[in-house]
Amino acid sequence: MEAIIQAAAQLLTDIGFEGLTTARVAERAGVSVGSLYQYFPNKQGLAAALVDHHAEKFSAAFSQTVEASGHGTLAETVEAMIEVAMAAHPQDPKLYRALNELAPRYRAEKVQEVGSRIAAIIKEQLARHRHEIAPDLDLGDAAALIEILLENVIHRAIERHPVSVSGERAMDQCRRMIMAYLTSGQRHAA
Amino acid sequence: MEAIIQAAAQLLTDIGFEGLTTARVAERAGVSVGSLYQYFPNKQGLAAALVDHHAEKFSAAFSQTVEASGHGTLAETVEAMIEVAMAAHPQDPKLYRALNELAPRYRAEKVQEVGSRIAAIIKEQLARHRHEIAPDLDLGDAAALIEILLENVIHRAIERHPVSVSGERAMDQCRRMIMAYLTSGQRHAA
Amino acid sequence: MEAIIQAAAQLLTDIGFEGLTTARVAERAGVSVGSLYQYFPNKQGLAAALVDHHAEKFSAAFSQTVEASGHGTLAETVEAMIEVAMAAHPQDPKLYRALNELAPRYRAEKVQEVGSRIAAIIKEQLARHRHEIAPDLDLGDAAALIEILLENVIHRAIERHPVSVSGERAMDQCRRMIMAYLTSGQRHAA
Amino acid sequence: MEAIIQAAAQLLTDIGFEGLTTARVAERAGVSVGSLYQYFPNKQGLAAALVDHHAEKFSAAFSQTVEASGHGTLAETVEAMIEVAMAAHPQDPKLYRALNELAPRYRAEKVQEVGSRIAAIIKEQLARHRHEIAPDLDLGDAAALIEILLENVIHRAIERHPVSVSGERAMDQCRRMIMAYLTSGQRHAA
DNA sequence: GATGAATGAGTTTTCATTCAT
DNA sequence: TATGAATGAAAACTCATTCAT
Repeated sequence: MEAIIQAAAQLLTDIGFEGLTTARVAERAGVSVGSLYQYFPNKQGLAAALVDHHAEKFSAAFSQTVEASGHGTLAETVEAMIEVAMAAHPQDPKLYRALNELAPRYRAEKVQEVGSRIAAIIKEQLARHRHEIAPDLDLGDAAALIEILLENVIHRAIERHPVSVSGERAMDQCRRMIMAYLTSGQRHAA
Repeated sequence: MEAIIQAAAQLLTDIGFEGLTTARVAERAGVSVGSLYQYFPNKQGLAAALVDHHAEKFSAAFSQTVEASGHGTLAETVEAMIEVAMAAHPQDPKLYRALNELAPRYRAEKVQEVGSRIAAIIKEQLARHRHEIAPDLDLGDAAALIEILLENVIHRAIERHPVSVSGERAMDQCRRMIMAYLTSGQRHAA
Repeated sequence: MEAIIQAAAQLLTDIGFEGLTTARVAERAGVSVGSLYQYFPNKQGLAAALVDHHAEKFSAAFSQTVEASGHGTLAETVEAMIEVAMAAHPQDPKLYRALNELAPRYRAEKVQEVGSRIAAIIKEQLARHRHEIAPDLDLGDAAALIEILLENVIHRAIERHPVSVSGERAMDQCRRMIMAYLTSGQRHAA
Repeated sequence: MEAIIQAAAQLLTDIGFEGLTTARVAERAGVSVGSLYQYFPNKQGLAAALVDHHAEKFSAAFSQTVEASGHGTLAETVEAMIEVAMAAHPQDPKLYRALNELAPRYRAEKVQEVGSRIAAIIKEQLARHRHEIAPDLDLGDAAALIEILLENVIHRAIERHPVSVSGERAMDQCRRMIMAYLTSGQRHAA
């Protein structure tokens, strides 16, 4: 039931993972607990479905937008990736936080899978600009690093962590770091 | 009681946070539940103490080693920071994961505080090499970004996430990214 | 659940309030603890329901009988009130005692409310015989005093307190006191 | 230890019987729990001592004052008894309430004993005025009834029960009832 | 004697899950 | 298929009491 997942997400936003009980989810969804168990094998299953739902949502948004906007220069592509990554995350910090609590616990593989997907998309984009990128740079490594950076700069921003460069500046710095990394030669190796 | 924290860490490693009950911690520590509650106000308090313990351990290791090794070039300093960050994390993935589950839930402020501390240390080191760094780069922003990158590249490595550049290569890339970022000029701005 | 209240009353009679645990009540009622908590918010709620149950029972018995038998002389009416007050109390001293322990703790308002109700009924009866009562006597004051006297003479009788006039004599004296009070003039004022 | 009983009484006043733990009593008394158990066999013993302490205090105050002031008329004697009964009760409603919770639970016999003592004193006083009292009245019965009335009118007043005649009026009515009872002949018998 | 850390049985309460209707 | 009352294992936490120092 779609409604059940919606209800779970709402409750996650409203009261967090602590108070998320099957009874409350069912009530909010307007069905009985019994019905909930008709659609999900157990609470873990519900949590997994919820994580999957949002992971897919993010993944789809990211891939669509990045692929759609993929015609400009390398700089423009990087810019686009940063923007869509920001936009595609749940903007409500409470929901974001709760999902981050759920995800590694109930759906570690999914998290990895989506991470891989995002990295693959980034790699594809980088490949389209191979000539602008330092030739000795492995695109897989680069994509991985960029994915990590993107995800976690955004994480900090959403959590309003004091150690973060906020808003616009954060994105500027992020872009700068990525561009410098992609275009610099080997000269800095130890 | 030191023994209780040790027991809690052990259980965290062995069975994860799910099964962490006050009774089990007390049993493992060889004391009674009552004694546990004599030293910690409640379960949260125990979790917080556990998080603090490891956070302090990491923070101390990082600051000591970085400050001790602070005499070389910028590249050497960055190298040192990467190495110590890697070395100072709990190497057991299970314990690492469990602490990462506990930390934001029971000790969000501590997490932020330690993050700030690490960033401050990084900034100090960067300041010592101001002349080697692009003059238009804000050192605070740079330190924040480096801290995020370091923490999460290591996170991925410990979690054996497929989207990560493992071991040596990861560190190479990380260093490359940081060095490129620090030494490149503005030319890449959009 | 009616059965749960019955079980609680039984346990109160058998083992007193000290050993009254939710688990035991549930067991005695033949249901699970979970069911108990489906019907009562917590232990206090159960205690309150129990007190209310008996308070209402007493209140109803008193008001019905007194109002039904309200046709005789003042002396007969007083007689009736004494008799019904005696008859309507829980006759098992253990239950009576336990309820008296519970009532002020968990349902002070209810106790007062029922007291007020009884007093109001008494006042009504007195009003019906206004001409037989000393004209300078405030009927509200008189009803209050009579209610206190009735309740506590019965209390002593049930508790088998040595300072009490037992059984028939107690009632005789009680009636005598009430009648003397109601019909005497002011002459005794200090 | 006198200090322990004082501490228990204070805690009873401050936080009620619910939160009265041996540890808190010991702390408030400035001794260790161990010492508490040196002077009292267990918690019940402490409670019993506390009840006894206050019961004796009341009993002594009542008997002394009544016996001291026993020279006037019957009306004056009754007046004196009412006054001293009021004055000798713990005036803090919280302490009064808490003691009333403790007394029947831990010291039923003491309660009865003190009741008997008070009744005996009253009877003695009545005997001194035998000629003013209806000759067919049993002085034991009369003392018992008066004791009940006194105790519970005061009880209501302290509890601020709505069914009570407050302050001065309460005492006036009480006196009137007692005097009417003592001096009226049999004529009111049913 | 005095101390107070240690004990652990016992309480209340929650909540995922089942199953008769 | 949907319901939701019933279940009961499990958890957190308390506190009277002991006893080694």
